[in-house]
Amino acid sequence: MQHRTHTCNELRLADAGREVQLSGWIDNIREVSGNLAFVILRDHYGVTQVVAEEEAVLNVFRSLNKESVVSVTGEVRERANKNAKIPTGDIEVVPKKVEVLGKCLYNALPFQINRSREADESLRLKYRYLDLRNPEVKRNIILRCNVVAALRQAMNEHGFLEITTPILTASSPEGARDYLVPARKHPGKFYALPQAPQQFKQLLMASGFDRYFQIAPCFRDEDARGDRSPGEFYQLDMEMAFATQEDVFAILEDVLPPVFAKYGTWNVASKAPFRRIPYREAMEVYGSDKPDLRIDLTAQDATALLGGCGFGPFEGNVVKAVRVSGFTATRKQIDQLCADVEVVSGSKPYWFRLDDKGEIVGGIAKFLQSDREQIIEGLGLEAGDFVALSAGKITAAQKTAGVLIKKLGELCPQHMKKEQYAFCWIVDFPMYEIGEESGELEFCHNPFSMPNGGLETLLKAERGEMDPLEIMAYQYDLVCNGVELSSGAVRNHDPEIMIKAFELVRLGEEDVKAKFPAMYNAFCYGAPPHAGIAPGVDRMVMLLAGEESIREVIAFPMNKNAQDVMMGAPGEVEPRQLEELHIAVTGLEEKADVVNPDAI
RNA sequence: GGCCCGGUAGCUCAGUUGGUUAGAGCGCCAGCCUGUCACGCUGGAGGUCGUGGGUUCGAGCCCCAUCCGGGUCGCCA
Repeated sequence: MQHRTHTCNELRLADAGREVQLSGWIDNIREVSGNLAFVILRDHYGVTQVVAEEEAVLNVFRSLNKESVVSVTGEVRERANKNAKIPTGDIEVVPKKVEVLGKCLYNALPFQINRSREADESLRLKYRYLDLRNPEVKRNIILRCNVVAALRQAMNEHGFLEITTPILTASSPEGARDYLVPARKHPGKFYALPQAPQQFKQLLMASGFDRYFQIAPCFRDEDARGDRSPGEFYQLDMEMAFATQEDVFAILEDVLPPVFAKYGTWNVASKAPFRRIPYREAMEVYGSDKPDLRIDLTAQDATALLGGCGFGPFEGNVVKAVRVSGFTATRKQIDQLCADVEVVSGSKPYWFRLDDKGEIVGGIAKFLQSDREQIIEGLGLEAGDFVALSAGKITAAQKTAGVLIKKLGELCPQHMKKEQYAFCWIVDFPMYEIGEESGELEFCHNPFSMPNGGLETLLKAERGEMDPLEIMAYQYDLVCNGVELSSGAVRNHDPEIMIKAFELVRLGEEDVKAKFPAMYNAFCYGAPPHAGIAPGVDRMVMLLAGEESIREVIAFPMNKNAQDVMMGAPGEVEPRQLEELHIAVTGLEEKADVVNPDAI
């Protein structure tokens, strides 16, 4: 039995007179009199108007709830009143036969389909299959398919092979929290879902593959954010042998802009090569390692100028200043800005203003009068400028300045060209840092990155000829519009350098072998220098769709608490299943009192 | 885990210093309407104000506890 001859977005005036069959969901029924009703039929492709004039046909539609699925067979007819808003607006279908394919049993839906985006998110996720019927919601998922297809094609054209890597693998000792899977055949042992195919792709390079990529699922058991899906997400994971940092940059600078240009909401403002900003410069000038270059505001160091002005919070601290022209906010708006910034950054910002006569007024003005001339000259101020200030230990002062820049950019259209994509690379990340808890030297990012200068640099640090904190790594981030799209690195493929890198943080060969046995062993059999990167697919699609929440570009996202309320995951399992897996669940009873007081 | 915001009709929300029978829009149901297209008009149903305590003559509103949702910080090699 045939289900349809055409989709609901297909018929035009030229089709008038044809006998057709359409199938889809009843989007709406408008009964305009006792013997005339307009039925809007909707499928994946669009909508078509069906007109019910015969009593028998009318009665079929009257008996159905909206969102029922029907198949309509009848003649295409030119409409008396056309609707220019829809592609099929010139015609309508007059049914001879209406077949009910799938009844909607409820006349009250959890939300109205065409307004589902207004509904509470948990309700949308519980009834995601209804939410996705909304063309506006579905559009993002279609966009995602197109973007993924375009990325695949571009990578293929650049000579990359798509190779899938295991989902059930070994737990990694560093990084995020793992998702664990009990191993039935190995009591007490666990697989882990990969946080990224990091080690596998490096092993592929050691295996002699030259250019690898994968649209790779990654699993990390960490808390969610607006731009971070809980549990799982996808990366365009790639790795290249015999490649430098610049080789990796060149690939993405070639692959991404056309995809952004074709599928994005805005124009691509960045031309290859994208701007490279050393990490320390980014922190110093933008107060962030993911600067939004659409904002033309920067922070300058004002420690020398303002540190001794007598204002308490500035004493003995680093002071950063953000100069903003044309910011004419009221006192109330400024207070709100400061409160917002404090909530996000954790420290309180300050401010003053240069009035039309060039006098320092407002905020902390009274502390600045004696050094007025130097301050105006030193900060390069002009009459009417607003100056936002942050103070604290260097990282806190930078971070607060970064939040100020971001918020001021949002408030000042003249300082932010919102509708474009601005890319940059953040390069020269430090290899090591002093751990906040341990107070000792630790890896800053991942231990797989090649230190800038290789073995020689590490040896210098070991001999005390240079500060290990000054060692940079060939580690880089790709940033677009203040969103960190990707991290990558030139990898450390040399066992000797790897051991030395570990020795600087009081580990050694045994630790390398214990933590990364496969990779270490593989590198001992001859490995090529290699480098790679892994742009986040969800985040790219989010930017392209212009969405604020990553959940809008995922077909079936989990909620903030990493639950799938539609499927009921995570859920309890049968005792028999646990038994097979040698798992005993304990420690739930004391919690039960808290969860359900009625149970006592 | 900390902090911020929220939870009132199927959905989105309003609800004044605490004071009659808790409202609106949309949706739903019924009736009317021969060209609608976010159809229109008339009428109707629909509420444990998240939950449990407390203060009060009286609580949607105030207090305490707790659950749930979102944002954010921690976290995310």
